[in-house]
Amino acid sequence: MPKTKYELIYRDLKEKIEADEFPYQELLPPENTLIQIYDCSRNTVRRAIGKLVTDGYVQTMQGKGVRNIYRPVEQTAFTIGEIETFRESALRNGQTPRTKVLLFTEITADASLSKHTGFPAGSELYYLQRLHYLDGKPLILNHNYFLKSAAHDLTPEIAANSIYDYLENTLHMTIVNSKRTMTVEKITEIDEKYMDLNVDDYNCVAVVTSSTYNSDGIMFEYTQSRHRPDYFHFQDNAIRRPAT
Amino acid sequence: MPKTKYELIYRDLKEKIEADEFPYQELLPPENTLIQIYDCSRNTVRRAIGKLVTDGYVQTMQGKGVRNIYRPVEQTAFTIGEIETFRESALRNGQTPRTKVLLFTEITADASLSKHTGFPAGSELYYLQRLHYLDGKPLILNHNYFLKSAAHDLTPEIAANSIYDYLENTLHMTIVNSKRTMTVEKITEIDEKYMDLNVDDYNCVAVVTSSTYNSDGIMFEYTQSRHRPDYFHFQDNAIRRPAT
DNA sequence: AGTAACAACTTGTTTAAACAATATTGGAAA
DNA sequence: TTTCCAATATTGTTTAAACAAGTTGTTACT
Repeated sequence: MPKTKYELIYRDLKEKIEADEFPYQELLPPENTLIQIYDCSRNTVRRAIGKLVTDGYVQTMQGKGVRNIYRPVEQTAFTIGEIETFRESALRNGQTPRTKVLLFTEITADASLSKHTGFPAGSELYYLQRLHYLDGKPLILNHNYFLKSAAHDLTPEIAANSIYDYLENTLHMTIVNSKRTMTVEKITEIDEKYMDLNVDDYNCVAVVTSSTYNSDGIMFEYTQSRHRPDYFHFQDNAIRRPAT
Repeated sequence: MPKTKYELIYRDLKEKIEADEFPYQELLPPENTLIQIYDCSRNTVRRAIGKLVTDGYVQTMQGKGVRNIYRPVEQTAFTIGEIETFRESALRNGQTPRTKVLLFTEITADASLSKHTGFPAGSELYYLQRLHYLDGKPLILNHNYFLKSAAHDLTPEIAANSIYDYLENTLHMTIVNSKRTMTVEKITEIDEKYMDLNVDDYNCVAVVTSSTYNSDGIMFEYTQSRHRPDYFHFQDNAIRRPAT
């Protein structure tokens, strides 16, 4: 449950928009009205509205008002701009997640791996291969590298559930941000074997590589997620900023 | 050129970070110092810093400071969270763009197209197929649908240059936001023919579909961009928000 | 009727101030 | 020396106020 006022207002407005309480393409109540409704200052409602803008739920128009442009979208596996674990996104979409640990080892980064992952050479790492199932279908093959010094005592049991849950709630690590890249790559034999794919059908997978940082500014994770192409679906809301 | 103070501060800090004037992993000057440097209020510097956070340039730590976590990245064709035209991203990366108009027609949306694009049935549309070259290589095949009533008098000549430039600078339309989806799809004969691809090599393309809105809240464009998989590269910075 | 000016309403930017929450540091006390 | 606490420094949240800028509707005048 949120503890800040603007977060409360943001969520309330978001729910109301999703519940169609404001007509599509119509204006939301003006700031002054929201100030009275939520008994807060103008800055606070503006902060909430700002989040709705980046979510693509509304657009603001100086001199006119705030227009609802939200359209319900088909359920999607991934959203951009936020870090969400496999479990979280599955549950959000009412699907059943399962994770199988294919490999759990400890390795030391050599020069080649260091260049590839960004970890300093000599770093002690956990290297995992995990297969994520959604409603019984194997959809994502993950290659995870975790810094041992940051992810103490990781076990295959934890890896089969939620590593982030362990990091956040047991080790009390604060995960801050993640730099991600999406590309399309040729399928490998491992992909083919585990994700039930056939080269004659699709010979590519969607690949998301991410470098994730904690609140100490340390990159503690490098992950390559290989997605079955027919189930890969990424969403984004982009904002045009006036030419400079 | 920016006209607001926070935008100036944001750009100045961004440039300094890119120019390595603040050491990687070290703290930026505290807010109070920046207030003096830029002769502004605390809110204004905080607004600038907030933008750097969403850019993934810095991370803020309550009680400690603001840490520089910027790492230069290889030049990339596309960034997430902002709308950028093909020309703009090419020029930003010092590459030479060229656009060839393969098809330029006018059509009326029937039920099927309406469902596909989101335009109301009966809408008068321009339908274009355009091929984007970068440094001589055909990389992106675009299927563009523009609302005729919003993109008056579009011509093949304009389409060969920049449609957005025409919309913004001639028609004075304000482009606001764009909802985008990324997927991987099977290659088509058209893809194969124009993008110089071979089914035996890659049999997929990366597909970005976008619905773009102007400041009147009207969806005036629906575009499907089909990218050569070996050159497709999308970047993102995601922020973890505390569990609710 | 048309238009020009004005008033009212809306969002955008900036400043100022107070208090909360977290982290670090230094000194006092054990 | 070690431990604990208080002071200090830093970012986070919220309020209040003023002015700027854009839109809309009304009024008054020609």
